[in-house]
Amino acid sequence: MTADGRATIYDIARHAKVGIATVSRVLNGSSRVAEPTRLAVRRAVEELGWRPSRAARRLAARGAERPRLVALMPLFSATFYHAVTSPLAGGLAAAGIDLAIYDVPDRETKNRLLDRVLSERACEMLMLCSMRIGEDRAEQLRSLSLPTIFVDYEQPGFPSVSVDNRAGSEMQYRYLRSRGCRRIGYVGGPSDAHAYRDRLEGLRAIAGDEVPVEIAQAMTVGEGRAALARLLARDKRLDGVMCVNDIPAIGVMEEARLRRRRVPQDLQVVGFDDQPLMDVFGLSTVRQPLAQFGDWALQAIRRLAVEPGAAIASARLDLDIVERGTTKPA
Amino acid sequence: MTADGRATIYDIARHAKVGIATVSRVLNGSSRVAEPTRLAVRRAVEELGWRPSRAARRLAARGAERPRLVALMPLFSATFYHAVTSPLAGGLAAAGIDLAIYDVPDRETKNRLLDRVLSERACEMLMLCSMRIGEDRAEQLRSLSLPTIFVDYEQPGFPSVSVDNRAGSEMQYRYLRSRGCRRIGYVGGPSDAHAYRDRLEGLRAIAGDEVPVEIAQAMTVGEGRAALARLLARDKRLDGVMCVNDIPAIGVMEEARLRRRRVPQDLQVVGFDDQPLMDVFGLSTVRQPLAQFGDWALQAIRRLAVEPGAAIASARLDLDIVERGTTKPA
DNA sequence: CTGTTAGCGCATTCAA
DNA sequence: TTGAATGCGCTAACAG
Repeated sequence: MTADGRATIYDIARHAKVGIATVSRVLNGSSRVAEPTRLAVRRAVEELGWRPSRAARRLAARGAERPRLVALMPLFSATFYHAVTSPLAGGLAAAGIDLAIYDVPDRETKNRLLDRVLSERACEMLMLCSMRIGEDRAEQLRSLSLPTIFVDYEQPGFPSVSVDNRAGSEMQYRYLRSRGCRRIGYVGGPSDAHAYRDRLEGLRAIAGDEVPVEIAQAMTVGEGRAALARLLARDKRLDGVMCVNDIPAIGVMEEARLRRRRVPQDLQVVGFDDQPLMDVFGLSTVRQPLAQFGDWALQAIRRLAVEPGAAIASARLDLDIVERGTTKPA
Repeated sequence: MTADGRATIYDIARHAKVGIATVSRVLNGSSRVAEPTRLAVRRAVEELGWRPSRAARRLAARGAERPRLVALMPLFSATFYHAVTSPLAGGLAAAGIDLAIYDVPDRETKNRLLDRVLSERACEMLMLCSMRIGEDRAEQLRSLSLPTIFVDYEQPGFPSVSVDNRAGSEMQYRYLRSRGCRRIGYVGGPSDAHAYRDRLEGLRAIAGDEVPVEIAQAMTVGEGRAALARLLARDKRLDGVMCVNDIPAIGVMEEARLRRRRVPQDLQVVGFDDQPLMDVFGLSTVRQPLAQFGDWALQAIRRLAVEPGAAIASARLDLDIVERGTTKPA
């Protein structure tokens, strides 16, 4: 019996009235076991609900272990996830590094997973996407000397790759202004996402309260449509909309079409991210260099795998405007 | 020294002229270590390039282990991956089951990963998406009694959830015929994807060689455009196109527009999958119930976690046509 | 503050 | 075909 009451191989052996070696044999599919014995063992396993310990098996097996990177990321955005992961996965495999991905839907899960990963020493390197951590957690990581990198968001004291989301909003705003917009509205996102909050702050910094803001609670086309409806209710003469994300921007375009407002003649629209298919929609948007996130992470991880204490320089990648059909030409 | 030449904690201790407990202390960030001693240990760790064994640490730490599901899937399709994973991740977390996802870009990687996962006994359950295995591998899984489920594709002898891809092509074909198409072309995908091959076979089964086929080497808009160009070169009077995937179908629509062929009046188009945003494009398509893949997998895994030997019934989910604007009304 | 010692739960000889 | 004994590499008392 283990400390927490789970059965061990000794319990099984005793229960089945055999030696532990025999239990091990049936477990591993060795042929040199008499059928009645095998059955007795199987029954004991069933009855005691035994699951062999992975750690003990590996240790006893004397096998080599590959270094492992654990990545924590919110999988809510398929595009983001995919763009970052795909350059990473291949490169890590080639470098002999294991990648395990865990979904982090909310902060509670984040802390639960981190607690487990750290207490289990489940990995040699850690990658945290679209999230940050508190000072005590940071201290914990340092004292365990677990190399950790942050992707998509800055974390003081740790290497990170990110973009300046506030600057992104500024770019959207200035761009619309330069194309003649005088009454601009903003479609924001839930403020529990750091990036969305920063984008809103960037807008406030440049435009103050002059720009009406409507929040899309989810990044869906429908929310975008509803948001435009609300913006128009507040200002019928709206001539430009900037969105925190491309998807609601598509909704804005749809709603505009239904209301017979021509894009870009009557209403100009700018998205954020440049997700797949946005070129087909002809959406002008702020491009986020997601693939470069993955590339940077790959380099950082490969470096850390060789030299765990290496000082990795954080990177701040550039955003840029992609001009397409939802805004007027210069 | 381990059998394969890696350093152990004893090597570090000897090298740093301390006891192994001290090495363990600096490793785990315990404060009760004199600074010079700590430095000596750190230096020894550096010099010998030591990485402590995860297995040994976990075993010695006496911590409980949560059952783990390892999922192997090709991450090339963000949508597919996301649709299947998101219902799964939350449910598994709630059930106290760990989920680790590994990318499988090709068959070689698949076998390498499987070899490792099996030899390391890295998990209690296995989920294989969009792939199948040979008879020897199946035998290996059985002899290790590792519960394994297949998602997106059938594997004889194992529980699986899948759709009838051949029937999906039939649905596309019959649907276009019922809407008046008489000269139908097909945009297929790379045949190393089982699902794509099945879809092509389904077409052959119902239409024989009557339908011209052009292959899109990648599921991109550009490939779809090129495919339509080739189809039209073969038959100028083409009046319907069925696609193996929604994305090239978007390309087909684009190319048609550039060539002044009205959709659906001159040319009707049907996609496959019903990916996100396809409703915005108004693409008629065959809907694949991806979320149900995830739901089924979740139920199966929860069952297997309790009862590893449980007989899970395979599921064959229904496809259906989503009628939108790229085909004529009934 | 540090070293010695005793397990962790299993796979694997080696005898029987 | 089976069982007893040994050790995997580490953590955590327990002494010193």
